[in-house]
Amino acid sequence: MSERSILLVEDDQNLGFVVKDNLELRGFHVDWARNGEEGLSAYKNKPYNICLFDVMLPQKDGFSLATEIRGLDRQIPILFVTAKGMQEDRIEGFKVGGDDYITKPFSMEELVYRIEVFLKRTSQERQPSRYQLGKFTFDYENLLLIKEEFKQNLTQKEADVLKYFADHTGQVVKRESILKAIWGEDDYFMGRSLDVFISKLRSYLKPDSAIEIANLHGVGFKLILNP
Amino acid sequence: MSERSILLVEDDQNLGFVVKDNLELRGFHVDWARNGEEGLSAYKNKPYNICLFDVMLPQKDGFSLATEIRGLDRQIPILFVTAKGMQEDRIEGFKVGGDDYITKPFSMEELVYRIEVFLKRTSQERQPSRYQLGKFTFDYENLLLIKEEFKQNLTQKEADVLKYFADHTGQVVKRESILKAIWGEDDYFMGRSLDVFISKLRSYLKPDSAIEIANLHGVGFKLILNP
DNA sequence: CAATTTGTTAACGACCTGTTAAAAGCATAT
DNA sequence: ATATGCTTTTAACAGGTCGTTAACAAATTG
Repeated sequence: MSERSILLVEDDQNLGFVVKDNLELRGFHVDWARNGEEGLSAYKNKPYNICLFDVMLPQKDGFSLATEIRGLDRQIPILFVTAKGMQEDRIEGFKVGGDDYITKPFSMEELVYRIEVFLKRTSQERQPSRYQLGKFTFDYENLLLIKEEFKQNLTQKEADVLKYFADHTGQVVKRESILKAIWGEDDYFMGRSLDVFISKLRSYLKPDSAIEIANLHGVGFKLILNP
Repeated sequence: MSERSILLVEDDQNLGFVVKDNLELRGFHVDWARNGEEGLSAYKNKPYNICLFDVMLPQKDGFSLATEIRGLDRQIPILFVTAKGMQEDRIEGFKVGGDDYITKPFSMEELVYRIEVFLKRTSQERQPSRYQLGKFTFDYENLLLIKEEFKQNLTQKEADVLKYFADHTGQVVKRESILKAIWGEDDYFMGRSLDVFISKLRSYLKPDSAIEIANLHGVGFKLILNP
């Protein structure tokens, strides 16, 4: 992933070309998908810093696509391209988690500015910290794992590990990745320590059989949320 | 002059942008000057509710600027942004009236909290700032913690700490956040001093078992009000 | 079946916290 | 100036917590 990579999903050939071309001129790396399906599989292939979705797309619209991508990464900032006159309420509903939108027609300067602001803001803003994990609500900031009446206090490190999984729900997470992200480096003992944490988290999550931290032997783990 | 207008003088492009953008997101009006001269002429142009000056500026530094602006308005509250490790005495010397300072690096939450407290303190419509904490009434202005017949006098700092908790009831408050908000910075001894205050506050609050200042090991504290 | 990886539990020890008391600051009155 | 009374910081020590490590059982792989 380059420093500033963008996933553009736009069905209009002309607008798509112009946007991609201009953003690349300004130093962004842009992958351009023509429809929602293509966008989703591109996203699964590699991560991006920001998504730029036209709301009006054939088949899978921008909002549906956004919902699915949110399932893969709760953090990723999404900038919607909307047509003028669209009902504000529908857009507002999507402004959760730092999403934003830009209305057609727009100038390149405007778009680039919005992207810059967006990237800066999201890079230093504390990310939303409530996760829904099956029947549990995981409140990272307050180190709480809540199921109905019952509150389980977490330690900082337990919360860090669980957050890492929650941010990568359904994805394979390599031991190495978690260790580097949370412990800072990766050696045998830290690996064993991680196993102790996984064990603890599993015991916390036991009350909901729909959640599972699955091991992939020799690789890492995967947080699975069954429907 | 809008209700909450801020003059920001900051030469660092990135920090300046981020601070301006974030404060605007939170409803402040921000004018951003890149150096002292620019700041001074902006100030002459229109009045502000609060000034936010980086101490280290090219040419005219934050203190000189402050001195000149004091010549125009002896009341205006000034919040200095200082680098860590700067000699306290130099800052102290410049702290006139209600001035204060914040040490880099700081989070937006910290900055906004400081500004809010600052504005509240200096604004005419001083709100009564009474809090209901279980069976206690906490009167911040008058430094009183009252339960039925019994009145406990608080010191200013005790009241500051308790107010910080009251403003964040039920939330995890990091040691670092309290220290930066109330002491100005965060070192080992200030941390221990905070512990002494917590201990004292706990003893004051003991008569009501529904209130608890809980410790989160290695993280901070949480004021819990049980129903 | 042997080698390696993972799951689980318990013990250790570093570090963090609670509490009390003494020292240092600080403002006011003497 | 010096004393006084109050607040805050520093010190000292007792306890507690949690991440790591160890130890062993169980699972996975080839």
